[in-house]
Amino acid sequence: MTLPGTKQRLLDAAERLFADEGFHNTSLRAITGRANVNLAAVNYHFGSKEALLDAVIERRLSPLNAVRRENLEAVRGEARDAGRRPKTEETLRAFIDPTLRFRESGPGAEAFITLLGRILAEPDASLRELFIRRIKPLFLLLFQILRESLPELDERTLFWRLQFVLGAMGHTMCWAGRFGELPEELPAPSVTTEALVRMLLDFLTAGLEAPCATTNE
Amino acid sequence: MTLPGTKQRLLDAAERLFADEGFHNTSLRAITGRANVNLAAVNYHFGSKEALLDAVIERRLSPLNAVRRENLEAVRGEARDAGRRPKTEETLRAFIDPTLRFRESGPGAEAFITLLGRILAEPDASLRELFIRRIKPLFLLLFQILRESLPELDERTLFWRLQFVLGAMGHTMCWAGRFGELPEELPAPSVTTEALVRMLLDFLTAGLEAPCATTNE
DNA sequence: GTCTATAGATTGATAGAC
DNA sequence: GTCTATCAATCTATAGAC
Repeated sequence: MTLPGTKQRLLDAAERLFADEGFHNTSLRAITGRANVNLAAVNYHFGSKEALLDAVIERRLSPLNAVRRENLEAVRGEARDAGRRPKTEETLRAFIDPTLRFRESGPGAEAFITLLGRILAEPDASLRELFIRRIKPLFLLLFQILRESLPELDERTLFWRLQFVLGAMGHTMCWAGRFGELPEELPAPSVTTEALVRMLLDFLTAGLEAPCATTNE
Repeated sequence: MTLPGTKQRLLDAAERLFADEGFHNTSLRAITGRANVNLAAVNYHFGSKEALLDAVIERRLSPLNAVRRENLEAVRGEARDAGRRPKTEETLRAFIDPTLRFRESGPGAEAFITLLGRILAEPDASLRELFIRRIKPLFLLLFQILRESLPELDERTLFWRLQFVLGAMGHTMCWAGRFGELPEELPAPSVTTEALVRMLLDFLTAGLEAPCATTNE
């Protein structure tokens, strides 16, 4: 059990600041200041500010994706063994549950989940790419399994419905820990992760399984 | 029919650049350059960069919100006159249809819709506030009508489901015109606004009307 | 209203001593 | 690996001539 080294302290500080203030609105000085580290350390250890963001993403996304992949493969495997189609809800849960629970996996993890939620809407294409590159294979796997779950949906409809799923999820990831920043006249929306997952699954499963208007072209 | 003046050219240029590159990643020089206007014009006409963003939002959000409000009031009024509850789908359509169609209302309008979609996930709280302040009354109206539509949902569940709706919508607004930037191995997702609205309504109506797990606390 | 010129602060990145 | 010092570029904002 050693104290966190310079590299890890930089990752922690950057993770928090990128999530709270945004990449372009966070200076290297703010990061190194929060990390109690010399200004030059970022470029020494990571090479550039953007490479630091990449490392922030890599550090936590890699294990998170491993769990999600395992879960998805398990759902597919069990369905195959039983000679049935994977259920929409268990497919979704395999993906969503570890994601939202990840917030509780330690300090900084909630900041990371917020960061992920926000990067989906990131205007700077080169920053978005850092994330897309690392998530695309998993996204394709999810798409593939959902296609098995919902063979009556045409591909384009499924594609867009999956986008709706990602949008709802990303928004939730941005805001799960941050009420009441927004609402005053609204019901106190504090909620356990358990209940949030339940609500998301109910909503998204129903949306994905909704009857489809005749394929329009 | 006059040529667009300095002020309007600045709004047009800023709208596009804020949507494409992000607020903090867009310099006043980039804006005035694109607008073919002197650097000092921004501060003369608007006072600051942030006030320029505010004006960009105000210009188009004001009429868009007026239409959405009118539609929502009409849905509520018709339901009351007929002595029934407003239907979830027509409530959603009153809000969503004008929003997505707004993209086609002129050059720059698609950039604006992208900008709106992105600002939901904006990390900089003071920028988010510019938008929240202008959307909150409409959001409360939507919440209120949906509560009439779905009286069997507890308030907290409805609140979160409405967040899921906003997330899916915002994500769609970000990406509606931008495929295929993302996908290569995926079905060409080009789609008419008509079909997109149809798909969103099918998905979100089913999600909102999904049976609710017993109220958990 | 539009321009030039520039103040004044901050940025990401690097060179070189230790 | 860590530090100081600094470069060169960029930024928002403003003063003042026209």
